[in-house]
Amino acid sequence: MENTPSIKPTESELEILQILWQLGKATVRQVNDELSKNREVGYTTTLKLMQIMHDKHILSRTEEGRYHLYQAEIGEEQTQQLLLGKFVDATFRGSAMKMVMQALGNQDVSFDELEEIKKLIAEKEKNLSN
Amino acid sequence: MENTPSIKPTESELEILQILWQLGKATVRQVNDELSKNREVGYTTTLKLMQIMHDKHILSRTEEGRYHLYQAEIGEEQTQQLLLGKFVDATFRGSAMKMVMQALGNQDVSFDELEEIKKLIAEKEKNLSN
DNA sequence: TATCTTCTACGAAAATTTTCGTAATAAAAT
DNA sequence: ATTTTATTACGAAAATTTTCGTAGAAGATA
Repeated sequence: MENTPSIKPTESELEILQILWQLGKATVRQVNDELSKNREVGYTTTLKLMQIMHDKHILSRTEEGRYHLYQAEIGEEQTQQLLLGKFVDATFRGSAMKMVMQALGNQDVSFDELEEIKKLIAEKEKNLSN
Repeated sequence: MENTPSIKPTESELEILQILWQLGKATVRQVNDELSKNREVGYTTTLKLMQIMHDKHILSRTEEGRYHLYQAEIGEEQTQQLLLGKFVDATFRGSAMKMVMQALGNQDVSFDELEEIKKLIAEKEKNLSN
C-alpha cells in the first residue's frame, strides 16, 4: 500500500524516486548508476540522500545480505498529484486550465494522445452533465 | 519586448514575478503588501530579493522620485513555458500527455474550460493532418 | 531646525539542500 | 591469512536560498 506524501520531495529526492518507481527495489549502487547516466554524482552522495529519505520515511529498506534494498514508500501518482497542485498554484496562479492549454499548445503531444485526451474530456463532460 | 528566462527563478522569485506580472510596475512596498496577504514576510526580505532579481536582470527598475519602480524583465508565458518543461521532465519523466491527463482527471476544470480545450485540440489535429 | 517616517544598500546570519571525505565493517579474491 | 574491494554510517563542508538587522539618505511633520 503506497503512502501519500506529506511534504514535497526535493529535486534530488525526486530524481531518486523516479528511478525507484521504475525499478521497484534497488540498491544504492543501482540508483547511483542510473543517476550517473545523466550527470556526474558521487556514490556517497547518492547513499547519503537515500539515507536521509529513509529517515524521512520516503523510502523503506530491507537488508539483503550485506547491502540494502531500497523501495519508494510514497506512490508515484500521489506524489505527482501533490507536485502538480503546487506547481499549478505557483506557476499558473492555480489555473490548471491555463497550464493544460500551454502544455497542449507547446509541449510534444501526438495525434493518438490527443485522441485519448478527447476521450477523457468526453467522459468528464458526461459526468458533469449529470 | 519581454525576454525569455535563461535559468529557473527560485520559488520566492516566482512569487514576486507573479505579483509584478499582475501589477505591471510596482514598488517594493506594494509587492511586500501583496506577499503579506499570504504569509508573513519582512520588508527588507522582499527588498533584498528584488535587488537580487535586479542584479540577475530578472527585474528592471526606474527611479521614480525617491523610490524605485520595478518591472518583470522576463515574460510570464515564456517563464511558464520554461518551468512547465522542466516540471514535466522532473515529475512526469517528460510525458506532457501523462501530466495533462492527471490534470484533467484531478484538478478543477469547468465545463466551459473543457470546451475550450476541445477547440484547441481540434485546431491541433487539423494542423497535424496537413 | 529637529524629529519622525520611509526608503535603499548591504552584509551577514539562518535555513535548506547537496556533496563528499573518512572510518568501520564484511565479503571476496589472492 | 592477507589484501583488495564494496558497502554502510556519519559528520561536516559547500552551495544555494531565504531572512533580517543595521546604517545612511531623503522627505514629511512638528
